[in-house]
Amino acid sequence: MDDMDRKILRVVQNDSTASIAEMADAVGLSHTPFWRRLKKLEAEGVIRERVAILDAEKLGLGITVFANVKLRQHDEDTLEAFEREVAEFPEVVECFSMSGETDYVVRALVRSIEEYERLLKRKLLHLPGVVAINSHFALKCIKLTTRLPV
Amino acid sequence: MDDMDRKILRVVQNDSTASIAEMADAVGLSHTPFWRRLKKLEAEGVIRERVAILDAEKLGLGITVFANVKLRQHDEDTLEAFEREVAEFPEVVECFSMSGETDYVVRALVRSIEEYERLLKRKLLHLPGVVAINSHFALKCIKLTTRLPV
DNA sequence: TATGAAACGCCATCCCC
DNA sequence: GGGGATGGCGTTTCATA
Repeated sequence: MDDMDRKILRVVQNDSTASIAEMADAVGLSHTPFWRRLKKLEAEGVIRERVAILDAEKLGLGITVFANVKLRQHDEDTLEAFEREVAEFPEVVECFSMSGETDYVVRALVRSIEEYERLLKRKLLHLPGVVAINSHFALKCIKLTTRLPV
Repeated sequence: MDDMDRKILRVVQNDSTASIAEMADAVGLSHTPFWRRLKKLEAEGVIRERVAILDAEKLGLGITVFANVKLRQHDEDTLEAFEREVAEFPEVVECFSMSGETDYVVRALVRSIEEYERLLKRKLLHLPGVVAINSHFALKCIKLTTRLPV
């Protein structure tokens, strides 16, 4: 993982539609060594996947909600069950266990407030161990990127 | 935007390395009409971009922080300046303006707690209008996906 | 107007230097 | 790390209903 590898990562995380030849001379390498390094980074798992990023707004998913989840009990089994189940909701795009007051932060994408109410009341609140959920609605997305600072 | 388009979107947001032919018969279409629909979805901006997703851990970016930001004043100029500047930090991968107590939620990726301290004290706290920042560290990533529920 | 088939040209991939 | 060859695929055009 030298400077050239980092250069390559910056290029591919910006746009993976470009051809090998284009990306190669963007980083100042001929196509073969560039390709070899790329494959190595993929094999090592530094490059996890290549995906298309969709526009949530254009798909009608206009509402972003942050849900702060508190659990009643913190035994291994409850945590494991909660984590497994919360990850399965397609509306949940992000979930972290946290230090501090709230046990989990969940970011969910829904079409409307009513849809969130259903998600919350019928699903999230029934997840293993959940005692309380504090929901906050996003007013506006300032930044949301998949680009990591390499 | 019919069911077939949604099928296509599900496929490309899962893995954009597959060939047109593979994806086409994954959705039950021959490659030409698949290709045309794909181009249309790109032109409409429903498909925003195609990128490589990197592994933050493997790049040493092991610390995820959620920073809840409160502003002193909420005039147009202050908001606009804050939003423009916060988006420029490469460590900030996510920022939403919020309803409720906190004005902005920021998710940042750093290599260490010390690095976060520097980011917080030297940069975030000096952003336009900021009066207080409440930081919470993620203990574990349960889910983090770019796949939208289509 | 939407689909299927075929041809062309480029690019990812592999071999060797 | 670089250059060359090749097989396959994306792209385009034509044909079809």
